[in-house]
This record gives sequence, structure tokens and C-alpha cells, in this order.
Amino acid sequence: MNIGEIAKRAGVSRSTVSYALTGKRPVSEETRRRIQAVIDELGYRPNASARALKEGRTRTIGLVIPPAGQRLTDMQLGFVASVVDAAARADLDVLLSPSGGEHDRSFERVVSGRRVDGVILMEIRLEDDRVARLLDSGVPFVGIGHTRHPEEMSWVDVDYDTLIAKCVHHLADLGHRHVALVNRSAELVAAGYGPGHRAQAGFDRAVAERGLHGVRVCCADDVQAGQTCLQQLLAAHPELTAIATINEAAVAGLYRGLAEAGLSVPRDFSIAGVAARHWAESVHPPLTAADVPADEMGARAVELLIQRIANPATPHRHLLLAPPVSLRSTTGPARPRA
Amino acid sequence: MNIGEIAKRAGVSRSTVSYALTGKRPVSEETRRRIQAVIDELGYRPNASARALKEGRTRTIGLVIPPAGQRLTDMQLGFVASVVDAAARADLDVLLSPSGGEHDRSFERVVSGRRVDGVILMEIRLEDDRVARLLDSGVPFVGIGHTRHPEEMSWVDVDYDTLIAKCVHHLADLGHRHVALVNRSAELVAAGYGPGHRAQAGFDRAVAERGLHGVRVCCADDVQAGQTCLQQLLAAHPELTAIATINEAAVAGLYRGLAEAGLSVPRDFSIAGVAARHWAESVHPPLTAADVPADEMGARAVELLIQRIANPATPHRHLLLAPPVSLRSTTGPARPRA
DNA sequence: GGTCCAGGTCGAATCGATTCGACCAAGATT
DNA sequence: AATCTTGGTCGAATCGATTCGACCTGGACC
Repeated sequence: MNIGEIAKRAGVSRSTVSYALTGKRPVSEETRRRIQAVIDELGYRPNASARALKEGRTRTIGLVIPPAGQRLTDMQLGFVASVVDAAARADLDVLLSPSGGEHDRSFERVVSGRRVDGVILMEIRLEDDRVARLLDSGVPFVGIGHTRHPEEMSWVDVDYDTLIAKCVHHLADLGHRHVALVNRSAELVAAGYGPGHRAQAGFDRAVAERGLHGVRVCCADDVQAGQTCLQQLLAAHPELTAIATINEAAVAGLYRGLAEAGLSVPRDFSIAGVAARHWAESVHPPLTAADVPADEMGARAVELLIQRIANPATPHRHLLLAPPVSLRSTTGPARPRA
Repeated sequence: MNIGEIAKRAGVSRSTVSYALTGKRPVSEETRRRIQAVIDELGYRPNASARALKEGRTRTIGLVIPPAGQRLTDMQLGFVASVVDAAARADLDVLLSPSGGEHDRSFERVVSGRRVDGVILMEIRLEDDRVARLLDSGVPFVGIGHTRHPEEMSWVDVDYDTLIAKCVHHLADLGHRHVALVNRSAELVAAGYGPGHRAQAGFDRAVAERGLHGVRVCCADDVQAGQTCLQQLLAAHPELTAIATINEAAVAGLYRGLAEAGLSVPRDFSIAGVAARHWAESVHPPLTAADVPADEMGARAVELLIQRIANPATPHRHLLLAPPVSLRSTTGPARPRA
């Protein structure tokens, strides 16, 4: 069932079949119908590899996600879903590459085997080998997140700096004087994970501006870690009355730890975070948070990528999103403790 | 940077470069070194499309996931992660296709454009158009889940029937006489979603065997729905003291509804379910559940698929998993109410 | 009536790999 | 000494599409 077979049965040449399909040259109404009839009968579809070889493009984009070992956060899942969805709308397929390490085979296949027309990269570090690889391979790509050199690539990102600052200001407005930042895992931050560093910067700035007492801690990305993190935090700093966090996966643990300590939210203790809207709404109690529009971000990344593929020479574009903080049920007026 | 370029610079023919790379014919140590040097210098990698065209296989598998609109449950996410992971270990790439509807373009591309060597299908219905399409397209595939005709395809599945029955027996052993089944969404069940039907069957059987009073309800896959579902359930059947469920996404809502009704778990009310191990452990309170090894299932599916691709004539294989029920914190002795 | 153009079609070249048959030289086998 | 391997290499065919140049026909135009 290749194009030659169709041509033979329709009594035309292979090129005519191709033109009938693509419309790149006129084909008489009658032959077109005859060809279409044969195609429908045999269920023919052009071989994707042959087409990709001739056209020099695969109509596929690569999506590089964190290695499969670790669970995706709800926000990351939102990115993936929206990228896949947006790509499908543009008739692009998505090739998944779970890559974190240095010389990842899957990643190498994607970038240098010309398997994809472009790549979307998630979970970018401040210094990221993968970005370097992509830059010198010449494959168009867009980051969800960016490196220490923002101008070197196109990206869509969340303005963690500003957002955490907003959270701190919100807490300060409510009278909180002793506030902690619960960051993501120590390894991730040590490895130069951008959001982690930018959240620290925003936290430090806001704390200084408002003359607060600020504590910064890292916390692994899971419920259990969140719980122990909270215990340690309260033990070391009994005067704390509020937390700002970018660690979605740990929030449930923070809740649990607070309940365990006999503290009720938001009466005795407040939490404000940065999280996917969907998630912040559905967790219990609903989290006061800067609602990251994960769905939109993935779609935007695909848009940018399609533009770069069409014209790799266009200047880089950057989208830094700073959605407003939505008040839900986890922040309230400060009530001094201890 | 194609194979001809490498050949020219190394002073050999294109075929020799190919043989040096694949090892399918002997090449002298000296020329091999010279070729390798050129390859390393230029960073050459064979063009995947050209190779796929000639070899007739793409070294890629398709993974058909539920449409992006709806969120993946933790269990589904576990499948995806483990499939991607297992595929990467076998040096296979994964092409994602979010397809649910009838004539999905993305799905059609995957099955009939010879973009993939095989397909893994998730969220299968008792009658599933996609299975029919795959069957007559001749593309090797493996299901995570199966249809009304189990023998027509290879699959890996969870034995919801047995597992829900085990849950009910466990609850009956604890003295519960009035038990409800919280199924997945009404639309899904109406559409012939296999796990939903098999859970009902297992529930009915166990309830009959133990002479219990059983109530069956459907519930959409989210926290809010779980909460309202529980309210309605208590209102209509105040005598209930336990729930068995396969609706992971609704469990948090059930918890919330119970708390709201002033019922404590497991003192006043018990819940037992079927869920991904990882998730059952991390939710609060930890759910007594039959722990579906989502990670392993994805890996097994990939294994089966690789076998089918290698030899499409092998008889179909079926893996029906029925892991034991792990006791956690949500089931206890019945305490009659009302 | 000759020229031009547009519609409609075909054949051949091309994309970048793999692979088969053929060839040659050097050593092994009888 | 003639024949047979075997290691090592090359040229050409092939996979299945797209696309360019060329060709034919018939109507419009001057």
C-alpha cells in the first residue's frame, strides 16, 4: 500500500497521486475522485518516514521531561498535557524523552538523529548541559524555564521571584512578622534549579523590604518530606506564623504537620504558595496561591516553537508570567504564638 | 553531515561506513578508526527517517493516552512514566497520542502512517473502536486494560473484579453490613469502561456471597464530585458504614465529605480501594487498598509489545494482576450508626 | 493562423540510509 | 598448482514519498 500501488490502480503516475493529495498542482476533478476512491478503499496513508526524509522535516516535536524515576508534580503534568494538546491541534506529534543526566541516549537520539523538528525542554537549570547541546546542534527549541543567560534562547517561564515576593507581601499585610520559605529539594537548588534560586531572591528581597524575620529551607518533593520539614521548622523557629512555598508536592505534608502540631489553618498559621491553579483549588484546604496557568504555558511554548521552526532566524522571545495571588483558605491575620 | 560526507572524508565508500557502524560485515581495524574519528569530529548521527524508511521500522512505539482535556489519575501517570522508562531502557522512543474520540487525527497518524512499530493503548473500553482500528491495521499493540473479547489482543490488566471483591470481604470481615461501591464516572461506565463493569460484578458477587446490603454509585473523577457523592450517599443510605472504591481521584473528596459529616475514619466509617501503591501511601489518611503496581505494569506492557513486534505471530498473552490488599489507616471494625 | 498560457499529466531525480552481489588479495586446503 | 575460504571493500539497487522539468492539449488573444 504505497503511493505506487495507488497510482497503478487509479491508472495515473505516482506524481499525480501526490499532487492530488497535496494540491500543489492542479489535478482534474475526475482523476482526483478516482484516486480518492482507491485511497479510501485501501486505507492508504503516506509513509511518514519517506515523507520526512524527502521533506526534511518530521512534523514531530520532542518534549524533554524529567527522568521517569521521579514523579511529576501537578504543575509539570499540566505542562505536558497542554504541550501534547497544543501540538495535536497543530497536527504535530510529540516524542517524549525522559532525560536529566549528562549523556542521555534518549536525549541524544532526539537532538542529533533529526527525529524531531524542534524541542521543548522542561525543568531547566541555571547551567544546563542540555541547553548547551541544543544550542550547538542547531535544533530549534523553547524552554519552559530558562538558564543563567536568558537571552540565549526562547522560553516561557513563571516569575517565581516576583510571585514569592507577592506572597510575602500578602503575608506581611496580614501582620505576619516571622515567615519561612519552603523551597524545593536541596539537591535541585544546589544543582542550580532556576525557580529555586529566583524564589530565594524574591523572598530575601521582600523580607528585607518589609523588615520581616525570614527563614529559608529546602524540602524534598513529597508529602512525607513536607511533614518532617514542618516539624523541624516549628522546632527550630517556634515564632513562625506563616510559610511561603513553591513546593507543590510538599504542601499536603505541611498541612499534615500543622494539624499534628495542633495548629489550624488559617487561624493559627498561614500558607501562601505558587502552584498550578487546578491543583491549588482542589487541595484541601484550597491553597492561597499565585495560580500558574500551566495549561496556557504549554500552549505558548508550542506556539513559540512553531514560529522558531518556521523561521529559525527570528529573535528569541521570552514570556515571563506573573499571575495574581488568588486568595483562598490558607491565609489569615497573624496570631502571635509562643 | 550525511553518511556520504563521512565516507568522502574518511576516503571509503558509503557502505563501508555503514558496516563500520553496524558491524554487520567485518571492517579492518584501521579504517574503522579513521571513520570513527571523522564521525566524532563532525558529530554525525544517522538520519532516523532514512534509516526507518530503509529498515521498515522506526524504533518508536506509540502510547495512546486519554485526551489531554481530562487530568490523568495518579495510576495512569504511573503507567505513562513506567512505559516511557521501560521504552528508554530498550532504546525505543515514545510517541504520545492523546486520543479518545472516534476519528482522531493523532491516532490515525500513529496507526496508519507507519510512524511507530507498535502501540500501547490505555483506558480501554469494553467495546473500543481504537482496538478495532488497530486490529485491522495490523500494527502490533498491547493494551493496559482489555475489551469484551479478551482473547483478541495482548494485554496487561488489573483484576478489578477480584480486587473489589477482596475489599468487600475485608470490610465484611470487620463486621460491616452496609457497603457502597463508588465507581468511576457515569459516562465512563455507560461507555463500557471495563474496570467499571468488572468492579460492579465483583462487588455484586461479594455482597451476595456475604449477604450484605450493597449500594452502587458512579462518581466523576475529581475531589469535588467525591465530596458531593458522599453527601448524597449518606443522605440516601444513613445506614452505610463502609465504602469500596476504584475511583482514586475521588477519595480525597470522600474523606472531606466524611469529615464534614462529623464522621472519623476509620472509627465511624471505613474505606477500602484499588489504587496505585505510591498514591495510597501518600494520601492522608493512608488508604487501605489493593496496591496496583502501576510501574511494573507499564514495563510489562512494553515487554509484551517488544515481543509482538519481533514476532507478530506469537499467541496473545494476558497478564491479570491481583495484588493483595494492604491494610493502612482507613478500615476498622464496624460501628453501627443511625 | 500563429503564439501564448494555463490546466493536467508524466518521468526522473532526490532525500539518506541499508544491504546484496561482486570483486580482489592473501592465506588455507587438497 | 589449482581451488576454496575469508576478510575487506565497493557500486548499485532499494525503501516511499516529493518535486522539478518537460510535454501535451485546447482556448484566448492579436
